[in-house]
Amino acid sequence: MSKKSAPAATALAALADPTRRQLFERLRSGPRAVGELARGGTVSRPAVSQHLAVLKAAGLVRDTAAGTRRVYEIDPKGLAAIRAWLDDMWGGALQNFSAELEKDNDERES
Amino acid sequence: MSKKSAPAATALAALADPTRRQLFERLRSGPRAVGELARGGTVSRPAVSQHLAVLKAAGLVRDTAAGTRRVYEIDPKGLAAIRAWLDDMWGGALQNFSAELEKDNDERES
DNA sequence: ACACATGGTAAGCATACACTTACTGTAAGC
DNA sequence: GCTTACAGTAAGTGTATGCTTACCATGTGT
Repeated sequence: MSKKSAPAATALAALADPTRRQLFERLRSGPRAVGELARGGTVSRPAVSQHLAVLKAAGLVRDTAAGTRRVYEIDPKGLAAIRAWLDDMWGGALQNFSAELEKDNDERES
Repeated sequence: MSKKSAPAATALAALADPTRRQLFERLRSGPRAVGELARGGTVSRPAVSQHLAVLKAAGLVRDTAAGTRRVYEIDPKGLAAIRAWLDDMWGGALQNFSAELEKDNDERES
């Protein structure tokens, strides 16, 4: 399924931005409202909204309406997409790397 | 060694670019010279060089001089950095998600 | 119903960055 | 030694995008 890389690409691009990553990591502590996220962050509230929209489009977060607040939480779907892609890459990397293992031995714990 | 997230950030940013990802994925087939990579790609040779430099800085590829050719191969180090970061995120995501598992069960794959 | 709070959207700006065409350096082949 | 091939670097350009301020929509509490 070559179409599997597409969501991974979106998720990768989404997490490439430092602010977005920071936002995402903050959601690890649990669901948060937009204002709550903007309060402790370094950028304005609209910026947070835009970033959350990108993360949502990438399947990395999920939003729930709670009155006038909008609560965002981590959605494992996007993370799973990245993980699948990474595992695929990892296989190829090992295949390629196994031939070099004997001659190259940088700091690497077994 | 507490700056483990930094390499992950670089690697994430490097792989966020489609061309760079394409380049990286092409290296799964094995080590390739720059001209070889540019030959089948969509961008010019200098662009490939620049992208390879970024990938190298991110610890994702490794280069070896072979006469006038410069052969690039996948370096698992960058991939490992991403994987470590991902695993960390995954733990948090699961922790957050476990409470929601029962009520959420949508899949709109077709 | 009115006022306040919360958050998404619009428009605009400023920087970053992916790509190109030249140029330079270096190693192989004659 | 000279020419040819291969690759990295410089300089410049166009577009994408992250951020801001202003505005609009929705929901809640009195």
